[in-house]
Amino acid sequence: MEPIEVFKALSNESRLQILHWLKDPEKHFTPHEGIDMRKIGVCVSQVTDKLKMTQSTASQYLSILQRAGLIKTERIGKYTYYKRNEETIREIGAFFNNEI
Amino acid sequence: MEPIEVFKALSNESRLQILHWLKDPEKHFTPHEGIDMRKIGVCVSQVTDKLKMTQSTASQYLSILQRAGLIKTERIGKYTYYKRNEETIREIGAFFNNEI
DNA sequence: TTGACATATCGATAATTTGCGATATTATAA
DNA sequence: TTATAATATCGCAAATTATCGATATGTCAA
Repeated sequence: MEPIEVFKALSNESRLQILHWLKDPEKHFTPHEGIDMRKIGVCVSQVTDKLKMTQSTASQYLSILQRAGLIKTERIGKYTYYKRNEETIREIGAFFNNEI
Repeated sequence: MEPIEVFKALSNESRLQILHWLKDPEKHFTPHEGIDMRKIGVCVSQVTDKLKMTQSTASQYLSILQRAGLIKTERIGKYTYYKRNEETIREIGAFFNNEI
């Protein structure tokens, strides 16, 4: 967990939103056939629609969040699903309380 | 408290360090004649020395941290002292736990 | 008042980030 | 196989950030 990388990832309105939306995905995303969003996550297209930005941008933002350790990914067929990585998020909370 | 502004302020090694040093200033800064660092804070020159960057840069970094609400300032004579703003820091911790 | 510090601000250049369109890659279904 | 859909990556221009030197501003002491 690289604090600077994490804070950079969080320094952007869209990326903050993605992370927030993923906290309660059923509330924010339109369902995906036979996928439990809570367990599996949401795919890039779902995020793209919600963000109202290009697929390219959505994909990159998800990638930035993932490299920072804030979300994790699972490929199922031609879809890539992303969901929150609660462990890392807790770690950052701890870092914030102890080091900052 | 503007989360994006806060995370941007924290997205820099030097600024993170300043904030960390200020947590226990006596441990990290050389004393200033008759000033209780814990109560009053440390001045720009002290931070400049510790940072090993120019006075200009140190002053700007302190200003960025202050605008983000992470530190507060008090001018005494020709010195400007900065210390942590624990209230805001707590607020951000809460934001992090609740919104992110 | 003037000189000497401490700090803030301005203007500049290099580096990084933003967000896009175009294209490459991967996986499925026909 | 091939057409198609989903995703990733590349290369770009615009915007923002990093860091500096130079200079302005504020404050005290002589």
